Amino acid sequence: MEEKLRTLLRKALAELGGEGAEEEAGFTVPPNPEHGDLTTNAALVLAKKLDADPRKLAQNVAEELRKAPGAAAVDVAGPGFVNIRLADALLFDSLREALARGNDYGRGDEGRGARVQVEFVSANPTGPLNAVNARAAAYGDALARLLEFTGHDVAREFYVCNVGTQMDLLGQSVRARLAELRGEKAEIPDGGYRGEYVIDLARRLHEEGKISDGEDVAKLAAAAAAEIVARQRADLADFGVNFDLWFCEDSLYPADVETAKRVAAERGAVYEKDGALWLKTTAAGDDEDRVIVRADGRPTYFMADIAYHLNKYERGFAKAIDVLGPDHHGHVKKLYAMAELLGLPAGWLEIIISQQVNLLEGGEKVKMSKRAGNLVTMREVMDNIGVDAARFFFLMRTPAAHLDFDLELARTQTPENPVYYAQYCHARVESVKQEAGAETAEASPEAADLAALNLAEERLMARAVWEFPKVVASAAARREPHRLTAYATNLAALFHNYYQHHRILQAPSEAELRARLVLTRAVGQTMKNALRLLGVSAPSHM
RNA sequence: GCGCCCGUAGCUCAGUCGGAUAGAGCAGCGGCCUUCUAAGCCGCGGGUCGCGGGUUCGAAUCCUGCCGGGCGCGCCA
Repeated sequence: MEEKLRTLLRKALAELGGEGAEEEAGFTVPPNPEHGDLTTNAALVLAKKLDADPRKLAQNVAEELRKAPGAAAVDVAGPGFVNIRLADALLFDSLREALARGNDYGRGDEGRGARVQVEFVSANPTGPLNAVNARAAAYGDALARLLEFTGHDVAREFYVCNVGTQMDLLGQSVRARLAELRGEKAEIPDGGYRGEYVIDLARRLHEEGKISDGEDVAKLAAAAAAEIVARQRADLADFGVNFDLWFCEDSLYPADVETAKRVAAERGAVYEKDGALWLKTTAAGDDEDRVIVRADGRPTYFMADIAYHLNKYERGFAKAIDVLGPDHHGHVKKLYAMAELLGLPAGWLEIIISQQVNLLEGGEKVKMSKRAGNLVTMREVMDNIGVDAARFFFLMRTPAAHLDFDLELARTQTPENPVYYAQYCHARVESVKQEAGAETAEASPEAADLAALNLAEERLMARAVWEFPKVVASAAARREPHRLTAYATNLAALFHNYYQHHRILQAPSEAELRARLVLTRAVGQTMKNALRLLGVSAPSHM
């Protein structure tokens, strides 16, 4: 149907003399149903190019589009929009499709099996995950789910930075706590980790015989990091997020780092200055060149990053998406520059910053500090408001925006979380199905006469179900899962309204009853799919 | 100082890459449960889209200058 419309539009524009106008002008689903089911601003775009009257052009476009089968009405509106109202039957077909495809309804093949890697969270193995990590986890996982659902072959990866200064500090912190456990006086070093968890960690590692008092800092750090990573993995699993690979930075040494250094050198992207080796990132838009190997021969963190991305590329991913935390947005330029300098395909690397979370407690800002050890953990967030509510809450926002998270509000107003509104819709559908009995509920959608759906509310729901695949495709393409939370809320509103005003099972006729059941089940299925993409459960009872 | 992000209803946030009368949740006020789950529904009030210019048929959206908030700017990771 849409293909047909597109063809007609192209034809109309060509006849009107608008070369290439169809590139800018497509069909969108207008938010206001009064503006039809599909709309195009083609005439407005064309009017600009030709310096002509948009309403007049719109009339011509409309005339052409009226030839499309399935276009029940085509009108010119506003300054020159062409609004198309689709035949009801077309929308109702999507109800059958939703039931026929079930959990696959909305699935697309835009990715055509392309292998995509999504790297997210990637917290340092020096402590428990915090609220910012939780947001990144919810976002990265939902994005991965969206990409999978649109035909990509997705790998979720967590980069464990288990090399460098912070490992040393972790080791020293553990050693100090071990000394304290023996009753000795010990100092946590400057910049060390003072959180309670280090004490527990030291005690447990000691009791389990994994470390002994005399071991060196590096070994203490490694043992501690292993424990911390295991804990992070368990927390994430409880949050519904599972990674395909936990990639440890130390595994890049020495082979991958040497390879990266060689590749950079071969491409003439490095030079020596002050005894150090520099990458010419300014040649690719960065503000200054970056050191990759220090004068004493030790590679920098950035060097490891280069090796890591080259490693990703060599593993055959068609695209790598890095979801980075707010403290990394200073790295974006040099990472893009690095990708260009190493000759990685344009667009291969995509960086998304998952912004910070301002924690509030009853309106008061909570200062988080790893040193003080008073950070709000992901575990606390989960325990306070639950996994579904937390994930939905984080996914309601665009990743780029900072967001305020009031713990007290979250605790006291948990039932107000919009996630329950959407879940309740699904539960009500299940309730209706159950009440209708297996026989009626399983009545074949093919046999039902959906033309019996003659209420405006019913058409609106069918329209929403019909729109779902488009929403999925757009959310995936734009890397914006929050479009789905908005969609779910909207679909729930339509259903709740319908449910309240019309007794679904007390339909005036048998035909209407069957049609309503098909509609209701299709709404339930669509809601379930939307929630699943967000990583939120779809309960049958609430 | 430089860079990135953000200023939209009392609060938290959307706003489909420049479109139609700027939306939702929460909070406030007033209604609705002998009937498929009231975690719901209906109604009301609430906005100079931070401020000023500019671009054009048309700007919350693009450009520019301010104001305000956050973060980042090591041969740390």
